[in-house]
Amino acid sequence: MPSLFELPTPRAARALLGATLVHGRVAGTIVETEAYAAEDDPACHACNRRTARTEVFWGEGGLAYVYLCYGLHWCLNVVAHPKGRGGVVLLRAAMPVSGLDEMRRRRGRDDPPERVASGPARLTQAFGVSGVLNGADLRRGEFRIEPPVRRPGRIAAGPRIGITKAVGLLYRYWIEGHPAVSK
DNA sequence: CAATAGATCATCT
DNA sequence: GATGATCTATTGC
Repeated sequence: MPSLFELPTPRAARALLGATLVHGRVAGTIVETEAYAAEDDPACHACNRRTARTEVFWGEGGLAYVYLCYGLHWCLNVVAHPKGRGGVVLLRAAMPVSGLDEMRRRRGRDDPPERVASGPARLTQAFGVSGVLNGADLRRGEFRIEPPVRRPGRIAAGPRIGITKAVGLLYRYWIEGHPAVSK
């Protein structure tokens, strides 16, 4: 029985819906993800470019890949792929379970719960995630992901957001009808 | 309400 | 020197 983080990346992305992201006192349910495969996926940072930064794509499942986007936003990914391959899952949105005040304080604004972590960069802001957590082991510790305890609702799929390549791949997944899914 | 500009930097060419 | 897996504020209808 392979762990959640050893599934093919698109399946791992779906399996992470309904999981809980925890960082200390703050926790939330993951409601939206995207898959980025290292092979055969031109939109992926690691496609044909195995460099120092992307090395973790082929690393142990469950490790964090955190990178800076557009010079000011952090994005949080989890390494997930069958052994011998490479790929990560981008965490795009979460619904707060605890620590809502902390999230609002970090964001510096009084967002409603379903919007405070609705978007890749909002999520990292609300959860206090930045580059120093790159490479962290999300399977254990203060900063971790707990597998879903129940099946989430119906899962929808669509094209990924904000990319210019491989637009035809339906690698974005979300819990259908969930208010915290990004716009 | 929809469209767009600007912020800002690690990483790679 | 170019390039983004984004967000927000502001402008223009």
